[in-house]
Amino acid sequence: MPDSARRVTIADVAARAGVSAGAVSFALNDRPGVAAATRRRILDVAGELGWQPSHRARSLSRSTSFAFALVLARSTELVGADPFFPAFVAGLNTVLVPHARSLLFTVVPDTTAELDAYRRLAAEQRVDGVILTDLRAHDPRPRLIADLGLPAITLGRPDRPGADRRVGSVSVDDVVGMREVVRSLVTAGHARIAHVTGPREYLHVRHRRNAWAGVLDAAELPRAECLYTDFSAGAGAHATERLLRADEPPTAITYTNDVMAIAGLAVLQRHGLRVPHDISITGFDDTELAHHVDPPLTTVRTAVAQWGERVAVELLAATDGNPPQHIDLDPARLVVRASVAPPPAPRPAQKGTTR
Amino acid sequence: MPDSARRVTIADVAARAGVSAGAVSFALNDRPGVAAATRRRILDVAGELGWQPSHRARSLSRSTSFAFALVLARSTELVGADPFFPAFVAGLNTVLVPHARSLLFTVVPDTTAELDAYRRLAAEQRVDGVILTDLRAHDPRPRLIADLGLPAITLGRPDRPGADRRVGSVSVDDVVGMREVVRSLVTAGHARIAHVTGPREYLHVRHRRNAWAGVLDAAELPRAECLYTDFSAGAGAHATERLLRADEPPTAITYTNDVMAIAGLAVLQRHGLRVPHDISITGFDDTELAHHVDPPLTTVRTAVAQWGERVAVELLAATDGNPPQHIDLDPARLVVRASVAPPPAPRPAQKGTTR
DNA sequence: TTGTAAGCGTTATCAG
DNA sequence: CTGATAACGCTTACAA
Repeated sequence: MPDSARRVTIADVAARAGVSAGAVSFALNDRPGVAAATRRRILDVAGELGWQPSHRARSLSRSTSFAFALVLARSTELVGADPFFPAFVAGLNTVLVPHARSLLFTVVPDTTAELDAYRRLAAEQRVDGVILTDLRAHDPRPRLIADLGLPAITLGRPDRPGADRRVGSVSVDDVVGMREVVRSLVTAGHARIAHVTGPREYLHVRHRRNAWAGVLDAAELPRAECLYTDFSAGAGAHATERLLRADEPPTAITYTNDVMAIAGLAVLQRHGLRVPHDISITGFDDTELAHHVDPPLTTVRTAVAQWGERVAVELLAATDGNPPQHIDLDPARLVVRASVAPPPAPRPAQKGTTR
Repeated sequence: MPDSARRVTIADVAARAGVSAGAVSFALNDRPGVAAATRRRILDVAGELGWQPSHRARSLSRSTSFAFALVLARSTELVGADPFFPAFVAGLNTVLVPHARSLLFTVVPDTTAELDAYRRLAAEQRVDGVILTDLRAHDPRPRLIADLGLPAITLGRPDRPGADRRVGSVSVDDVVGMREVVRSLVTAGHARIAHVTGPREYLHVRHRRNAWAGVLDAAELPRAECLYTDFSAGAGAHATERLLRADEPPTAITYTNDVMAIAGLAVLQRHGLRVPHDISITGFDDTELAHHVDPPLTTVRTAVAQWGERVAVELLAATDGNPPQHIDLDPARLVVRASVAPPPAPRPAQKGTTR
């Protein structure tokens, strides 16, 4: 049947069932105030007529969008490198779909455009809440979102806790995993452990860097170099080259994602170094490829889909007016594979900083 | 200012400007029928009052959602492996955002759920059009979408052309790139060229497989094995193992994506084979990591973001009632790097099929 | 050129 | 418990 056939509305159902539109609305949203028999009849008629709720009309009268926004600020070059989002979105959907909520997904080139996107989304009232990822130090977004009157859930806890009334968070502690990584390296006997990470403004970059530094300090080991990059494979390769050029190259490198670790691995191989015999490396994320490089990467696993699920749950709760929560999920944990081994025998004469 | 302040509506603007709501609407949508001076005044007042259009109200009265849907059927395990979508979505957005359209992005576990998602989206009239990816043979989706009364743009041309009135397509011919890959291998002297690809129901899997077979036939070379997998790194590794176990293993392997090629590379290395000296491999997609493995992967590049842009343009055109077009963008092209070389010297006695 | 009024399809209020 | 009636905020014939 072509779309010339007008949409069947609540009025049609009402007419056919011999009741008022209001009654139909009550029956359809199974709300008290309509006799059981009447309700049955209304429901039957609605089914017969093939009535479907109109999202648009509902939105207008309920002042609700039944949608949430996820906006991502990524340069075009970097956007494909991150395997996090599709999995995260899949997790979100497992709870959004049953609750008849949609996800507006936007990718913009930079953070300025990201803020603009939120402003527009709020001005047009296109969404009921927002998901904030890639938290940075002094991040302006939680405040902006709160000012715009929208609830938000951040991935990880912002550094200005409590400042913004309607902003909750769901966190997966990556410090635990990072510590496990560095400790496993220390235990294996490494004394020069470098860290290759992302831009320093990201909170999780800092957390992991601090975890790395903390374990080294506790073990009374010197901090080898910490290189800040842009998360890309190219940057991972570049950082690795640079580490190798040092007077005393590290015997182990911890990368803050698998992509950089894999790129780093290639550089090491090209330099004739065998992993893990000559040098150990670790990744982060536990992407599928991490299993399937040679050697398989020791890395840190985050339950991405579950993270998405919980974020969706909290967002739903927030739009119900519940006070924002700060949830901690199970921490990211070490996944031991084959890219870590004891360091090669130390060079003969060399006054190390190891005690 | 808290959200207690009621939203400023068109009526407020009208009152303040001393005109009717209708006039304001006309002025705001710069449509003829309102004097220049009046229009100015209305616009000024609207600016003063900080009026913002209400998407909900506009949606209802215009019977338009100002949104498109992209729904992805991917198992949780596979969803992260594909670097295509974030880049594609970024491309879509560069044209959707200026046109005030949003993208509803959904990831569902399988194709049944995907069809349900379209039905719901259409029933609720949540979107004005749909983007269809991963076209399969006898794909039920173009028909379904057409029956649901929605326009759609497919990525690549469906195999039942013209069957569905409002379905257009935007294609990037991957056959050209695939042919270039195989020809470069043939030119290098390879005579046993295998192909590792995805599930056979995908159209592009068939196209590429046929391109591979076609070049081999034209060169009067035997077709080595063609292995159908699920696109994953694990499957790529597994397929590679299997190819190596053959009586006469291939001297070159063409993978249908970079991820499988990288996983395959690791398997080859683990077997002590040097790429490209002992065996040549090629990928597809030209992901960032492809540059950064050792050796860098010869692959095929698709302009993903441009693809997204054009799809958005066509979708917009389709919702304007323009007849569906079938657009061909520039084909995917070979990117030569270092994973291809002539095959190792042929084993002494062996009657090759090369003429 | 401008104003009026009727949609768009629900939900919510408030007398009966 | 029921059923008019008025929002919700904008668009758009149709009059004036």
